[in-house]
Amino acid sequence: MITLTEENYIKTIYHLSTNGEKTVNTNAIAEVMQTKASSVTDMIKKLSEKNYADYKKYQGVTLTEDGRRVAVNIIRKHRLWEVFLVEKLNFSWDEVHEVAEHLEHIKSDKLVDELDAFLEFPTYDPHGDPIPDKEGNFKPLEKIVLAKAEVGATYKCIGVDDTSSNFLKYLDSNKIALGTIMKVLHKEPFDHSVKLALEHAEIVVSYSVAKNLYLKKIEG
Amino acid sequence: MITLTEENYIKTIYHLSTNGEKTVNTNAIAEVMQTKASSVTDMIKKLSEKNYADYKKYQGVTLTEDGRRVAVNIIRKHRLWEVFLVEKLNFSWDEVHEVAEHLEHIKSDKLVDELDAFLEFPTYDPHGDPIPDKEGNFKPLEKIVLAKAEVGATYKCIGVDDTSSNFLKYLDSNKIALGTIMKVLHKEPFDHSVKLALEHAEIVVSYSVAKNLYLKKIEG
DNA sequence: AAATATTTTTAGACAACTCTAAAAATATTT
DNA sequence: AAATATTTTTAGAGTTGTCTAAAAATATTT
Ligand SMILES: [Mn+2]
Ligand SMILES: [Mn+2]
Ligand SMILES: [Mn+2]
Ligand SMILES: [Mn+2]
Repeated sequence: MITLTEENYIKTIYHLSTNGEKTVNTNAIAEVMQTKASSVTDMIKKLSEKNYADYKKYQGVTLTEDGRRVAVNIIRKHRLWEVFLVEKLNFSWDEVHEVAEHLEHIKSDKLVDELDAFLEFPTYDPHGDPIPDKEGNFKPLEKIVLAKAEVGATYKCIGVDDTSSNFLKYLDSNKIALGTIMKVLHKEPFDHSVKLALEHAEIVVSYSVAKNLYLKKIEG
Repeated sequence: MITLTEENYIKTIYHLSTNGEKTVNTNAIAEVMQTKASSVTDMIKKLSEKNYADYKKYQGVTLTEDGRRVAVNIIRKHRLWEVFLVEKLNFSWDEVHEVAEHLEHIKSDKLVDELDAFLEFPTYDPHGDPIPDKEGNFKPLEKIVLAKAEVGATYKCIGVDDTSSNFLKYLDSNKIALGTIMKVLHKEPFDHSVKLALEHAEIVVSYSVAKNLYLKKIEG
């Protein structure tokens, strides 16, 4: 039996290690999970005993194959529920994360597979992140961050890095959403701000914003 | 903050007391919750301290107004999720209970209200039980149990008492589902079994079955 | 009304997860 | 390479919810 808390730790380790490979250190986990390093150490030991993680004292953790399997499955569920909330229940993309954080722990293979089918097997969630299939396979997106986009080229918004409510609300108020088309007009060397042409307006966004917006090149 | 375990106890007390009024004794709760009487005593004390229940040592519990409010809200969520699973995700009525037992604890008013709207405000769940509205109001069904139905009259199946997987599978295999129309042909005085005319067959069901099937009179 | 049986509560302990404070290991500076 | 700073682990304790065994209260029989 795997507990809800163990699942959350495994997912965090997976995210911090960019695919479960890189070793992750205690403090990083503690910060993301809003807990103390000593609690993390305890849990890492437990995950190690249960064979979800490899751990050597003072050397950080990596996930085992089992651990990665668990992580990908939770991420699959999290992202499917996010699609459900946005497409069927009128949630906006800044409202889904917290609820999905709980729904992702419901254990029923039939539930997940039927939900997947009901949503017509979506491949990306409302934040542009890929949804693993039943076997855990997914292609990582060829995301380009706005800060590194080329002047003169045209892009489509396909995701965000920061999924905080504040950032997503900022995007909404500037008429930027998933799928929004934008042309990069100018990159200011002084403060790295970026001038963009949207469909009905030209706007300037700060470097903080440019670092957090993911795009896919369309032309240029 | 109310915990998942507290919610399950409150719901159990509510169900055992037929609307939260009648006092419920420790052993009854322990049996339903698959736990020991001593654990129940501990929890009852806690619910009492938190003002969800009224409790006098050795005298059983009742729910307070607050406790009833919590219970009805969980039941609302449980039954809405059951409708979702059956109507949208191809679950059969014997598969929904276990999953709904977990989904009922997800805390998000927006989620519940949007789900309610998405399902077009259903008033009964797949087992024929009424779904409380946002304010907690619902009319108890005018259920007639098959064992007390009249010979010669015609009824529609609107629910079951026993929701065990075994019983629901038995009904499925005999082509009895919610909405099935049946005429009572004969009640055998010797063993209280009942002979029924369904659409395409005549069948005899035992007293155990007749006690667990709820009907609504259509004619006769 | 006393004896007996049943129900309920208390006492003490355990598992999961958390915390603070202190010790140990590792990393960085000088 | 020693001193200092940072990170990580251990030790000990608290909370929630559970258990067993024993004591106390209530209910049933005689
Ligand atoms: Mn979670
Ligand atoms: Mn997402
Ligand atoms: Mn439940
Ligand atoms: Mn039901």
